[in-house]
Amino acid sequence: MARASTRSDPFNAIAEPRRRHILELLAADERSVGEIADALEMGQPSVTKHLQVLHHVGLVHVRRDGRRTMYRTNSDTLRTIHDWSGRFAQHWRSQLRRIKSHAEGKR
Amino acid sequence: MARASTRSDPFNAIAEPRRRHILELLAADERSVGEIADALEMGQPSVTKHLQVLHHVGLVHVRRDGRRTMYRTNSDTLRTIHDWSGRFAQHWRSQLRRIKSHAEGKR
DNA sequence: TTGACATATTCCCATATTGGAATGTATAAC
DNA sequence: GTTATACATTCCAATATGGGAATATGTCAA
Repeated sequence: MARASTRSDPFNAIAEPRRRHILELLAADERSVGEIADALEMGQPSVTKHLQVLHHVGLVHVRRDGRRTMYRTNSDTLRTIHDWSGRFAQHWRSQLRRIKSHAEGKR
Repeated sequence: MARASTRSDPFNAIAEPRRRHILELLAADERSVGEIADALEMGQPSVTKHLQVLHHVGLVHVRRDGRRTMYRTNSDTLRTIHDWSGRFAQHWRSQLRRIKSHAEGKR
């Protein structure tokens, strides 16, 4: 058996380095498929496919603009990952006590 | 071409749900391979392989204890993931505020 | 309508991944 | 030494994955 589908799990979706790069790029600004392909030097079909994976798991927002499709990172879904990894933070606290401010809102 | 190796990238290592379960279990206490297999109802070879992946990327500590091998989560490496996902946190605060004011307005 | 442009989809290939069975190996118990 | 225990390793099958080429679809412009 293979791993849980990349299209249903945000953790799996960000396992691919290029998808993380896309998210990083889209965190700054909304961009079209072509702009992403240019910026990251990837083929267009490849970019489209990665964006679909990201969209399936809710990591990006999509918007149609004429014949272009604009994408933008949805940081809310990234919170799932941030929260999960934060559960192991017990030993960090001595170094970063101020992370507490995040924890307040979390639980 | 396929994805970057699961053995060199923490993001890829936690993409597998069972590996996350192992990390969650090992966050509480140090455990042997057999204990993990029992607790998560997995086969022993499978557990061993997952633990090796986790060890390669530094997500667990290992210790030999007689004929047993004890594993424990290394939360420091999880920080890589926590930090990365935290870079997208810009909008969480405003979102929280919105939810909060919305809840207040209801009363 | 025709043509150009932007993106999506399909098909194919090489590779990676996981789990299980069988087997190997190291350590402890007798 | 012999045996049992606890893991690790190897081999295998089924499936998932990403990229590129070719093609299809959709949208704007003239």
